[in-house]
Amino acid sequence: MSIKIYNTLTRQKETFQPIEEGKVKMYVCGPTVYNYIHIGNARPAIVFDTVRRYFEYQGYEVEYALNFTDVDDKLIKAANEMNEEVPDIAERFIKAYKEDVGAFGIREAVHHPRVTENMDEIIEFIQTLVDKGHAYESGGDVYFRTRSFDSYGKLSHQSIDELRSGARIEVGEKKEDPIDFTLWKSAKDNEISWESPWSKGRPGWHIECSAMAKKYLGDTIDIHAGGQDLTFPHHENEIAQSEACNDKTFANYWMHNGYINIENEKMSKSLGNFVLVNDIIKQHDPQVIRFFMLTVHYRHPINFSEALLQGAKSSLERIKNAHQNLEHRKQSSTNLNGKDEEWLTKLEEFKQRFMDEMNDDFNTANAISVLFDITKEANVYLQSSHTSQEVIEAFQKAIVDLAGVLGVQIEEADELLDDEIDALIQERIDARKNRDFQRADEIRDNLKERNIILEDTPQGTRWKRG
RNA sequence: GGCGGCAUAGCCAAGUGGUAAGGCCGAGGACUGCAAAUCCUCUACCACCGGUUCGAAUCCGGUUGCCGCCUCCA
Repeated sequence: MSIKIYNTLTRQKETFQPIEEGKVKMYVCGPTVYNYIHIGNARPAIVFDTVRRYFEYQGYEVEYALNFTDVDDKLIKAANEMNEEVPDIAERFIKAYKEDVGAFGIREAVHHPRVTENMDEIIEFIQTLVDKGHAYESGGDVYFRTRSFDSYGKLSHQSIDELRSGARIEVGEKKEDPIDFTLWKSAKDNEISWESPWSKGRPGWHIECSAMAKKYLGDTIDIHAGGQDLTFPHHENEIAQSEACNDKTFANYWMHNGYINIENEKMSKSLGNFVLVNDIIKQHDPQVIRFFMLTVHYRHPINFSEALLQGAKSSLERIKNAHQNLEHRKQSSTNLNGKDEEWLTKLEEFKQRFMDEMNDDFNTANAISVLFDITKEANVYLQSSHTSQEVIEAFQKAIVDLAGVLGVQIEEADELLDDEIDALIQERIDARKNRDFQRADEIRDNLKERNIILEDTPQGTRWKRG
């Protein structure tokens, strides 16, 4: 059984072959930390965290790197506007990033390299390119000589000449060719800067990832990932730099996630429809948002709207309900009997289907549909008069484990009920026995206002949080 | 202009040659004191026009519409 990945480089699904047996070296382009992240930034974070989790579920060790770009033009601009220092802003938004992303259950990367902490490696990288004739210094800046890299354009499937017509030279740039791009940028007055052989300055936008991927993961990595928009120019340029520098394939598989629209419109500043993660998680359970993101294939565009989120919430609740239904039935369950074996076999088949779907380029939408099938079967099982503890627990484990592969948490921390609430529930049970339904309903309504939902079942009354 | 993507039920969304997964919403039924949860039942001329094929949502050609990248961007 193998995992197939759609590789942007070849434009087809390929069977994943790790460089090193049992290991995945994965680099994901992280945020430029000059602001709070928006929901569009959250998609690659969620998607590739899920990819990582699945590889681990399949027994791989994943060396996952996600960088923080903590110095660049946008940060300098933000620093000027906020009248703060670049490092302070970077620090603040790295912290904010980790908090936002943590709410979605995204795990910390193995490496979180920052540009400013890898300046020596970046400068060394550029120097190698200069030495090899792939880059040149010009008035304190250093540019990559794009034409010196033969296969430039192989990722975005464009020829240099086609790209060149769209390229342009900014005022003050001293390029040999419009398609050349910046590796090192000399600082203007008072800008944050580092010493280098060419000038006091800072790295260009693309070089950091090449240098840091090399340092932390090696010359050739298994998977390089990011948002679709990074394909060109960012990843194209990374390939050029890295392969020109190392004379080796930079990454074997390139993965790109699709965009997010807001209420059917592109998220943009001019439309004023930017959705910040920090805001949205105050209105919606982050787990619902994560689940929602995974109901669509990662390469497809996804629309983000209030109604869709509500739908996702209901969907996820169905799975959670099943888990609770199972939990509630545990105590009245007995030992395994003959027919139960069939259910256990069925569960194994579901797990296999789940894996088959994930193996097919991480088809989380279909994997989730398997989760619903398990949910359905669990509820059907609970209809039978006799249930076994073993089967119930197997159902629960399947639901929790597979949802867990998607990073979705099904079990919620159970808080103990207050004595007072406990007493009310007991009072209602007594009232119902006495057929005092008015009082019973009163108690139920009362508890509902406190977000405690009561459900009467053949096995007795149970409750859950709303 | 170059490169690419998408068009499937009221909504969301899989499916890439054998006569349409799943979810949400809605309707009816069962269960319940009533609810809730759950179960059962019901809802698709797969954008359009040609072609290939025994057979196409799926392949090929064309048409229409929407979108992305080519400039900072997840």
